[in-house]
Amino acid sequence: MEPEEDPVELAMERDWQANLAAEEAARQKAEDRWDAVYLLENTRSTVLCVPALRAEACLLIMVKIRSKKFGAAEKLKHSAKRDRGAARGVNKQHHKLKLACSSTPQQKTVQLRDFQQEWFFSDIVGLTDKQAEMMLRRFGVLPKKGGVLHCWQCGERMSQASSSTGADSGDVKQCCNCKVPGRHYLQLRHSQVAWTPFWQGQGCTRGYAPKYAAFLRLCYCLGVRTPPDALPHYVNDTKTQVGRDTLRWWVEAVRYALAYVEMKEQKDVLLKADGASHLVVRQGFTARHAKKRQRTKEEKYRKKSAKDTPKQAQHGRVLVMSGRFSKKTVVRPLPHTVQKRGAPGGGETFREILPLMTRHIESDSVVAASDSGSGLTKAWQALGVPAAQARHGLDEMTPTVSFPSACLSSKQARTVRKAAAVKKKPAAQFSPKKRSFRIVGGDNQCELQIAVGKNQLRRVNALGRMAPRHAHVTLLAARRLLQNPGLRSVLDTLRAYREDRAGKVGCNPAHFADVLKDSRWLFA
DNA sequence: CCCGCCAATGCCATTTACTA
DNA sequence: TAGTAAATGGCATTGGCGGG
Repeated sequence: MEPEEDPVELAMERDWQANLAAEEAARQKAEDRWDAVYLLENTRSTVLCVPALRAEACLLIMVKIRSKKFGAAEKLKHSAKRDRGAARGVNKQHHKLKLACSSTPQQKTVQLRDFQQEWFFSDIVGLTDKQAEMMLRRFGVLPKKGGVLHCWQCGERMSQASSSTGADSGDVKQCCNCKVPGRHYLQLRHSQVAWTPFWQGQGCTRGYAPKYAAFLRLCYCLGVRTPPDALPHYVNDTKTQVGRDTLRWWVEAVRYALAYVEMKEQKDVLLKADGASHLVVRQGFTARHAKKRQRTKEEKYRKKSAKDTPKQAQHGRVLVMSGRFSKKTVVRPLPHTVQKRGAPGGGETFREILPLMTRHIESDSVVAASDSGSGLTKAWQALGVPAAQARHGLDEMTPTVSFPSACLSSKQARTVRKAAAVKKKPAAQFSPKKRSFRIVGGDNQCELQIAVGKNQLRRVNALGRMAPRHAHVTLLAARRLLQNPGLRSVLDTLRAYREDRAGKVGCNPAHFADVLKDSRWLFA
């Protein structure tokens, strides 16, 4: 199969290549570290403690014993013999310290079964298209009638166009500044529904009226996290049949809006006077499929040119930053990377991480507990934050790390004192003379955040199936729906998205919910 | 828009390989 | 030989693609 010579794809490919080249040097320097990262990627850690204590232990310190696994296990066997007894002993000792990852209770999301909505599904089902349209308009998903639109190229106010294209052009606006080749002025058809999911495709061309009622039902279903394959059964009725493609597109559009708002809301989150934990997550594969892919792709590549080493793209990488005390979490997407197939998971580079960290972390008041990895290490050093890093390659997963108190800035010291002052489960402990203190290393808070995200994705059957270009959007959308379920939330999100983007310079209506063409907000 | 096709992938159950 | 880790079989879903 020949790869498509699509310009967008080519651009992406170029990006990957550039990224690969940039990371190659760093990777070779720290090759041994990647083994550890690889372990993280391919291993399921189990919570190992006395069953009765399990819940409590999870709260105190996650004690994790890594199970022996394929691939990486051999290496350990040859070099360092693993000693589970010892690891367990250390873990027990740590447990006795009663140090906690955080001193605040877990932040709980509303359980769906306890979640009260303003409407029941039956209320929504009864609505006609007209009523649904009114409702959508009331909640701002559709713009107010007769609203003012601005040109997305020059920002100039758009005016009503004289009908030129045909009978259905009563709703055409045009910008008198901007010219389009082959046409006089830049025109916007169906301006009433521009920057909504109803504009794209043939949703409102060919004389089709938008199926507002069906869309509303869809929003309700998505709001309660219905798996996509069940959607047609709720969205369709005898009169209205929404096609597979339309449904796909709607779901995509709603998720896109959800992700956009999620990103927007966490843009200004600043973790201060906090413990922060960090993690970079990548999408993994089942070992078997990875192998199978390797074979088939190799064959494919060989036909083309022998020197092509198979490459594995990594999609959906995110940097998770989470406050241990404030429980605020920031999930920032990272661009895709490419690497040799079968190579250990690539590392995150210092360059791509630092800007995100500086943005979300008040470095002089934060003490970090982070994932290991050279990029992260370097970033912490650059920020001047003491970081207790997890050691994922070892059986002993929750090291407590000691620091001299002298390395703290005054604000950081205050943070640590605050954390240590908690009676029951302090997150930090000072030595008797207060010369040093210790905290729990690792990134359990972040791993938790990832886990809940993954659970949501699994629930809607999206885990690992995400189209590469949707990987980030789907994850963010799932996180948002977890925290803000319900129809109202979905509608508000759609409104927020439209109000934010409609008529804004640079927001081409044709690029609505198209990640390839409009993804600046994702990485900005 | 609608439809059929297909590669990619997750997950469960079962089989095979390996080690003490 | 028994117990466990890894591999495999089988099934189901998703999303891209091309034609009508």
